[in-house]
Amino acid sequence: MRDVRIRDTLSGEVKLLEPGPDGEVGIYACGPTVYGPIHIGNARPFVVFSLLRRFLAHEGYSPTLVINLTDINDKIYVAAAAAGVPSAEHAERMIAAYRADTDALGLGRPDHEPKATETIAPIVALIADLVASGHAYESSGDVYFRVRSFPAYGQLSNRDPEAMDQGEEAGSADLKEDPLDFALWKARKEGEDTAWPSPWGEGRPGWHIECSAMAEELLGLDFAVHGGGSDLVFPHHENELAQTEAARERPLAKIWMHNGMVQAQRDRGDAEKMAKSVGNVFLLGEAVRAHGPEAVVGFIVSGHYRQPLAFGAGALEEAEARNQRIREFFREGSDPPGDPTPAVLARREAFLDALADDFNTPRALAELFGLLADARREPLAGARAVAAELLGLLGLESLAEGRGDEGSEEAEALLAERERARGERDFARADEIRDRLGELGWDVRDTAEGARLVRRS
RNA sequence: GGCGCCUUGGCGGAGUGGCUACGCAGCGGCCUGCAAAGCCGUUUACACCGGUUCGACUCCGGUAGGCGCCUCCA
Repeated sequence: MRDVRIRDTLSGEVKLLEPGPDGEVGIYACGPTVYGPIHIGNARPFVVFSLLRRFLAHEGYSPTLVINLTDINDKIYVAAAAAGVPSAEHAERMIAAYRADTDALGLGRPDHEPKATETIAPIVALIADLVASGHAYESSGDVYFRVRSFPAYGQLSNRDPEAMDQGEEAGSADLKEDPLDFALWKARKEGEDTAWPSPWGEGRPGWHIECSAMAEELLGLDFAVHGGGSDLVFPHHENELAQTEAARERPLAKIWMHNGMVQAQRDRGDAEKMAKSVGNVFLLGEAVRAHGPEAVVGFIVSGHYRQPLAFGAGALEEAEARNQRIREFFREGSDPPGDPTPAVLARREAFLDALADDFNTPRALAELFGLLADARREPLAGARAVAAELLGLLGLESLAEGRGDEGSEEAEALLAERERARGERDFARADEIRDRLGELGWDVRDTAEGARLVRRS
């Protein structure tokens, strides 16, 4: 179990990840609001935190990954109305789509995927505690968090409350004591088809409180890592932190870990965040269908999680090309018998150290390619076994499995015919057959051991 | 306007006070009947201007450009 360090947004420092008594590491990452299908940008935290969990398990920790689903939200009401279905039904449809899209990545499911709609009781209880302790107040059926009652407000996003723009949510200005205050509970409004009872009347939870409640329900307080996209630092995580600490007088999480945005890139130096509101999205489901899950995962691990990642024309093709090089390694040759050589073990260590050092997947990937290059120059015991192990930590284990190169009867017959032609030095005929195989989806490789069919990627 | 981040070779993308990142693409060579795969080599990379230093792409200051958040947002 090596020490793992992660950059903490709150302190601005790279901090040692501190596991609980039995190596427990609670990780809570904010998932999507389920009003539409998710895009590549939304997939990034899913991939990053899923892989972080894998790595921690590999190192002997006992990680628990929670990725929530926000299924109560204004946008869901709007989208449901547009689709002409009840909002609960629309949310369920989008949850199904999200599960299908992320399942296709082949990274497994998080340990828990709580929904706001299934956490109402803890949410109401948490709000009640905040009201009782004076950190929140009721106003015409709404409940607001009293930001001024929490002096540390602004610490996560490094903002001075006094200097905030204090943008107003339409209609709530009159109900708040202070423009900074934000809603914990919203009274039911005209046209909203979901509502729950509460001490303040029928209504629904605000956005931020659900995460405070779900995280505490599943991971307790002061758990190891709370994460999500960097666009959530403010106000979402700032507010979560304030609510929980105000109510419990204990930290919510030890480390706040934020991934950078995927940027839609038109030209070099001309990029912007991929977002539905900008209309520059590339849907995850589309990407997986067109390029395969390995291309998407490979694209995401090609950059450090904290940096913006440029999604330009050809990004997925490049990831595929990179993956292809890895597949080739497993397709050709085999490891000599014996324990892994020192060179192989050194690459393995460097790979794992890179992940332990603020989860540096591109550095790890570079070590993996180094291992492959070493082993191609001269066969090294353990190279393939270790490479396969490391690929698993990047979510790319399928690259080690090869993909069926057994040709059909027709293809094998053509290959044999080509071999006869070559034997007779009838190369025109041989090349003709090779072209025919190409049309059938096969590449031909003439190796020292004879001609072989290889499935075209 | 406020806060934070960034600017690396054709492209993506790590990293370091002095030593090859890595990958993709291109080019040359080896191998091959020709290819493919692989190997070898390759295009004097670190926005600009100052400063610190024996030495800076790496530290400090400034300039220019870009990104994120400040409103729903992964």
